Amino acid sequence: MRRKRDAQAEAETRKDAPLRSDAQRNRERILEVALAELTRSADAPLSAIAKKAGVGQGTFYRNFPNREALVLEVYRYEVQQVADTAAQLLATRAPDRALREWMDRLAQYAMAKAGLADAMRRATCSRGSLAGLGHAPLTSAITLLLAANEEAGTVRPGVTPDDFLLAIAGLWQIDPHSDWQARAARLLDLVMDGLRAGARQR
Amino acid sequence: MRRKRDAQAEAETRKDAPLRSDAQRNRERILEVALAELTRSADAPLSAIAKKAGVGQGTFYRNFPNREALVLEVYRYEVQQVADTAAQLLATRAPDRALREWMDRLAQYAMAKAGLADAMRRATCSRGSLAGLGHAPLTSAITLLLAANEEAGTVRPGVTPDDFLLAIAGLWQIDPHSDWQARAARLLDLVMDGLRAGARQR
DNA sequence: ACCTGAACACCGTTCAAGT
DNA sequence: ACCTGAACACCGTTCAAGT
Repeated sequence: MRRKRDAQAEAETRKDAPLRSDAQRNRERILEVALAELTRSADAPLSAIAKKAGVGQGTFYRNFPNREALVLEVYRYEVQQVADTAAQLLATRAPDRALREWMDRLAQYAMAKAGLADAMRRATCSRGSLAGLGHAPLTSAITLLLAANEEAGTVRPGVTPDDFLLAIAGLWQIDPHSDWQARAARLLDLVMDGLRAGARQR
Repeated sequence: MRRKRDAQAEAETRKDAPLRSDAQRNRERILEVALAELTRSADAPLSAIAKKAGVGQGTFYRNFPNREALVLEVYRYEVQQVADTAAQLLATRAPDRALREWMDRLAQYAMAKAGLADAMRRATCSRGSLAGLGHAPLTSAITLLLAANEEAGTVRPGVTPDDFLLAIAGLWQIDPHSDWQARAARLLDLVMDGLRAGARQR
């Protein structure tokens, strides 16, 4: 008896249960449209996204129970793309060059997807530190970069990914219009100096 | 003729035109309630604020044409309070101690008014860099602090208030629950190190 | 000159009815 | 099992009617 109920519960919450192919297509279309719309405007109406994706409201809510869930999924996927470039940079450059170039790419990303980042902040800010969840994919990339630099003596020991993320938080506050390149560069220079302070190598 | 029209236009847009005393009271009550409600929850309904302040919807909108206007006014007043403490700190401490303690106070403020800060971000993020407007009162305080430190050789020359604000942007991203004290301290230490790098005195 | 509150528009979310 | 779209709830904003 107990077994049967457990099995049922498991089947119900199974994330990788195969979706019917039309459902699968719907989900992908929603994500695709959502990326475009949210990037353009952080407060794009969900109803507009559903309509552009060619699905009913109900279908939309079947896939994403609320705005937060949708934004989180879109955001995480995009952030993952940037995170994945860290390993490649580390393989082809000196650790401190790799770190700095990775940050530049992150800045470029933050500017290109400013609308999406705003949507992320708004969807999550209300419920405490859910913002952290969006950055989760970045953490392992940052860990990699920091470890390499620490070993090379170009960053002081003991800096955590959390420290790093807080230090570069200003990136997401820069207006994508105006001269964001200069402002971002000055911020990142300052952060690099802060990270270097107290390192072996000077 | 021309004169008359100009005079009329001036009178209409005059900011310091004396308000009728009941209107004045209404405005103050709205601000008072808004501070309390927005601090508690960033998305407090405006209608609830109007009701708690004991005014009709129309009166509310006569004073604040939209959510943004209200949030901006509340936020700026509160931020001003912190900004004003900079001069006093500079008069009683060494420049670098004053700078650091001022940042600590800013952190305390950011945590206490986290809801208000969220409201500010949401109201402004949509329209580009309006966020800058909210921080305007901080700029002069920061200019003062940076100048004193530059002269004392404890901060490298050329750092602008904008650089500084971007560097500490992480403060507003820290969750007021959990151990914000530790996280804020680590961030501010890092920023101080970054500011010191390249200064005369080491 | 200023206030009130009903009315309107818009958006997120739900749900009964379909296939 | 999944979809649709009308219906509902909620909130921001406006405006005709009052004092």
